[in-house]
Amino acid sequence: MELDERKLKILKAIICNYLETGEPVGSRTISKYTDLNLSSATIRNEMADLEEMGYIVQPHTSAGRIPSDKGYRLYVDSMLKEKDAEVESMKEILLEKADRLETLLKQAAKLLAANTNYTTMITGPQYQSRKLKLLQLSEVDETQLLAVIVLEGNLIKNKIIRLSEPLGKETVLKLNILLNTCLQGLNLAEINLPLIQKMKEEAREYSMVVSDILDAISQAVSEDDDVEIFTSGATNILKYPELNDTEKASGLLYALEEKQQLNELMAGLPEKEGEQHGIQVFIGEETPLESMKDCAVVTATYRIEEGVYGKVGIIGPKRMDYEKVVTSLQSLMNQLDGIFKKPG
Amino acid sequence: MELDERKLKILKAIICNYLETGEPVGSRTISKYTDLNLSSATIRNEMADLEEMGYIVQPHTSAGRIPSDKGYRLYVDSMLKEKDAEVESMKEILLEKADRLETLLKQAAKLLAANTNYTTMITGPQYQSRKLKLLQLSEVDETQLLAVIVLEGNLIKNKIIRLSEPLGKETVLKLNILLNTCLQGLNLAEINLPLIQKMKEEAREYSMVVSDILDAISQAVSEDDDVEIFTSGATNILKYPELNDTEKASGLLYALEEKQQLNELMAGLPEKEGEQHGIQVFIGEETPLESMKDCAVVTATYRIEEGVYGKVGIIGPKRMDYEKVVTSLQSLMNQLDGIFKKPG
DNA sequence: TGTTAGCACTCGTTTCGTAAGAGTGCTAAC
DNA sequence: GTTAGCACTCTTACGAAACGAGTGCTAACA
Repeated sequence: MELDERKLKILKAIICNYLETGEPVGSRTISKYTDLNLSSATIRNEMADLEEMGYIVQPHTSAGRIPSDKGYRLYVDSMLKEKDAEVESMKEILLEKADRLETLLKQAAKLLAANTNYTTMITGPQYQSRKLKLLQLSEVDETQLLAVIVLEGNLIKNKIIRLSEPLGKETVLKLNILLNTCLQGLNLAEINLPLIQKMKEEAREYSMVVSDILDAISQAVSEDDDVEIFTSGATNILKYPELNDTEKASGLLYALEEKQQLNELMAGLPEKEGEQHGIQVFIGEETPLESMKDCAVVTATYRIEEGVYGKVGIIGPKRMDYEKVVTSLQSLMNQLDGIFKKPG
Repeated sequence: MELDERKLKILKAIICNYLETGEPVGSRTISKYTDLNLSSATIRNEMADLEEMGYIVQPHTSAGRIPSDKGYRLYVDSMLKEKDAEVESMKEILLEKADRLETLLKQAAKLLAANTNYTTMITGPQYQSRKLKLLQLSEVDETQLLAVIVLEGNLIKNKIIRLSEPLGKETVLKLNILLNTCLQGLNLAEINLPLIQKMKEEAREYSMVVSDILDAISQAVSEDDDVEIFTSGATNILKYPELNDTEKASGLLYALEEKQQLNELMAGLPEKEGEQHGIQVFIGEETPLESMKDCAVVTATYRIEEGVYGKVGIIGPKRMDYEKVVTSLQSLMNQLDGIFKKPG
């Protein structure tokens, strides 16, 4: 059977209506709702076809139809095609007070959640390929050394290193110079064994400390990778009756609180190149997480530069307002791109 | 009417039973449950008295009784008296990886939530009276200065300061020395106008920068005060049927997510001196937050030193296991106290 | 006088059957 | 190919009845 013009129109009408109401939609509704001027009986026939083709399903006999995952998919795909250019900008609250990446990301998540009424999540950029911009050691007291690590994009990490014996101001100064001359401009992958050897040699009796410091750096740079994810609007999911059921909501909220799963989800996404910030839509079973199998997830990628990127995701009911979500995401992506490119 | 021995025993039996089951408890249950060897009829008479006195209520005629807020209060008070000494230590996972306060607090909240099966929240210590331990300026690039501020208790803050013109290594070094000699060991309140004037004079042509830096310090130290609160186990509240209702849960979860209200709640608590880490229990309407009026909240205070303290709170159903909660809290408090006293 | 057995009564909960309503599928007519 | 009509299905709402848990009261008992 073929999906002709009319069937498509009816399908879209069904989906649109369902997006609004959340109720199964019947033939009579469509008969009036569209400008096709067809009777409900005709619609019924077409609907039977659409069901056979798998685009819609009946929750039970004698209920209206609701879109299947396949139906949503078709709708989303056709919509994404249309949504190429038209992107109006979100309010520019983002730039205010955004000198810490963390704050920026939190604000972005919040803004997006407030804007869409869904749940949002956003990950910090992947660090692996960030370059070291500055390394600063300071003696806090006799037994503690503070390492401040500044990465490209003004990402600041702190790490306390415990000393077995005091170093003295001069040594700290020397180490600072040594470390900065050797490491500045490199990313984690570029700090290799030969380099480390060379540094240890130069540090002489302090080679142990150098080891400790390098450990601290790699820890500081990578340790938080599994918690650098911010969510907002978690309670929004309770607004949608189809998700507002203890079991489902509980699982989802738990996932949102724990973040571990989210991270795997986000990490698992490919860095999709592309026109539209790699916007991807997962519907129902397509979703990588069990707890989201009654939801839809829309993700996008923002990028800072080659190989440095982060993800933004929106979680909502399957009947989410895809159009709005995509537009909002694109707008946010553009802004983030802009911000990251500005101050560097 | 007087609350004699027997009435008290019956009341406690009612509360204990209700804590376990969450169901209204009837006279027959008590008659068997206790070792009083009284018939259900006698119990009924006593229960009628207890109800008249306001310690228990009937959700509806011909249902068992449940404790009123007043009943819980009595129970909690009498329990707190008993719980003076016996505190066994919680697992000492806390010390691991705890070189950042944030991590420590998050872990504490998590641990406590996992331990009690309730929702927990914990605030960072109040900063106002923390002393400056170290101040470190570094030039990130020509237009940006990084200020790292280390406060007592190894609390590290970063702040980027934008420069109108480059300073040069030497100047930065000078400023570093100036700032540290002037400010080290002081707390925010002690940085007063005369001192600032003196510093500006010494800094000569860079007095503007000094201003900016001082601003940055006071910002960095105080800005996050309203978000430094960590929660864990939010979804635990869904485990208790009496809270598992969309309206109630939604309000609570929202409060937990937004944190603003929590902060006000925690901030509003007096710094209660005392034996038991100032453990306070709020039951039902006593709770300062509307969204928690069907809950009980137990809070405690940990202290770092005179005037520097933070709060921990546990939120659960009114029928929470107060005994366990109090014990867990005390144990955690002891640990936190210990940790803060150790490394200084 | 305090305790207890017994009983009528209340009220929430469960169960069941019925009725209403929405929507379908099929058939026959246009 | 389209439509009107109708029988059928299935969910939901509603109410009555049965049930059960628990109470309050009274009268009897130690």
